[in-house]
Amino acid sequence: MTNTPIIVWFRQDLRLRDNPAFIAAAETGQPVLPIYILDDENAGDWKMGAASQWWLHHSLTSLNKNLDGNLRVYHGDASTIISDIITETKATTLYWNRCYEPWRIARDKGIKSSLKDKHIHVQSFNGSLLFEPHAVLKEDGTPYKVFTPFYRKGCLERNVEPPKPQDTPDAIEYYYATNKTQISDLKLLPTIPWDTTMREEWTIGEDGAQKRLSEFLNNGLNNYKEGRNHPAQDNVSRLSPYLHFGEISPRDIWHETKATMVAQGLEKDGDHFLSEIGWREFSNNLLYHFPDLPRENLQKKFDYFPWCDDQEALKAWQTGQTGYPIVDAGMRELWQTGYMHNRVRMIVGSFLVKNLLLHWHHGESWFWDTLVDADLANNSASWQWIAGCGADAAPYFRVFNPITQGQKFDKDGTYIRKYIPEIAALPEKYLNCPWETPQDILNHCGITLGKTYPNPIVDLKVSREQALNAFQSIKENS
DNA sequence: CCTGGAGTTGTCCTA
DNA sequence: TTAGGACAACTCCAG
Repeated sequence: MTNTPIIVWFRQDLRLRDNPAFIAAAETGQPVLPIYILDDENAGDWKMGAASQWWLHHSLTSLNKNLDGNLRVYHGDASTIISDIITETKATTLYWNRCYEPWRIARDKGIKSSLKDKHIHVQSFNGSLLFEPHAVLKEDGTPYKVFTPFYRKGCLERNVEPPKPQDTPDAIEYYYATNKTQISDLKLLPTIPWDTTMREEWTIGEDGAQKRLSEFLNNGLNNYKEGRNHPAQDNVSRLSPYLHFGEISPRDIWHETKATMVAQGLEKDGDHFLSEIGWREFSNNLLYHFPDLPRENLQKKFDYFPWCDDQEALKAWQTGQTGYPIVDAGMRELWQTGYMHNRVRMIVGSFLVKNLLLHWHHGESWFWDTLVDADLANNSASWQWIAGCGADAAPYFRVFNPITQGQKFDKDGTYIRKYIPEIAALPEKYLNCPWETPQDILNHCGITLGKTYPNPIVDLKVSREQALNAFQSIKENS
């Protein structure tokens, strides 16, 4: 029986370093059979979006390389596939790292119990979070709903530090099995080549993730607290897609950051960055304890909110044609790169929900399809936050003004000019409000508003008033 | 059980 | 020009 493999089921942990399930399997000395299953059947509404699929293709390719070509991939219902593999290989042991989306929790639970009946040893590990969501609770045993106490009391002041990352095991014996399905058979790549602009943007995979982390720590951490607000500056980590697919572990980030901030005297910036990792933990906690988070308003009174349903406005938002440059720049960055700077995410989110009065679900769905870092916990918690209906949400009267935000955080217009080339020639003064540009300057720049670049699709002042009234109305309803 | 302080990221108006 | 207060009220959390 020594020849039977130990199966390691890769999911959102596409790395070898600090991968608890993989490392534990390697340490048994049994031959390891690494597998990946594209399980669309159980995902329901949350089947991976197009940008995520694109990323996944390259991530699996990279993982397979690091596994010396031993990764076996499958497409279909995970439970059936795993049963088949067990029958075929006579494996008696299966390891994986836990995932926290409700549909995955339900599926994994089913698999675990049915395999247990067949006397298969199943063991799961924590590879994706600093702390287990069921372990971070208030004194009274209920989950936190406010970030600050969650992070301070629940994470920082707990008597255990996040575990130190484990190194990649050096000698691994793999179970030999031929690949019936190739990664390309999963059909994750786009049929029309919309990914040309995205390819240059990212180095996908575990090595790329490590490189990105060290580049960020060496160049971006200094002045992070302030610089992270400016989309044209290199002060954000851009680690979100790597974290989502598990190409790097949060524990790795945590301890590397600690070391750097101590060594370079960047306590303030480092602490702030760590708190962003804390937000990721918080979102996962919310999703774990409130599994309806992706669909239901956390604050029930928002069920009565009078949303608009202007499909044309939605289309303009999606395609970056609202006439508000900072909003359009963000939406185009998203389309071209699969990513959007955090500050700009808030601006476009506020605009969708509070100026266009469109339901946050529209934003959530669009982001789900177009972001390479689309993550159920982060995406739904953040949309609820900006819409004002979430846990610890932005107060209703906080409506971002896209003109002010642009002038404040893209002062010299670098970001706007990059993504909206058709107005790049405008002087800074008019870059955030092209419609105020004197006609002779417009002529000189070769811009015809309404043609070269759209006129604003809504009046900021009027729509803001509308939003405030709408919020007023649900207050009276509740 | 009661109580008091606090709560990611803004904007607008006024003096 | 700039700084400070209003914008609401409520829930959450810890002592």
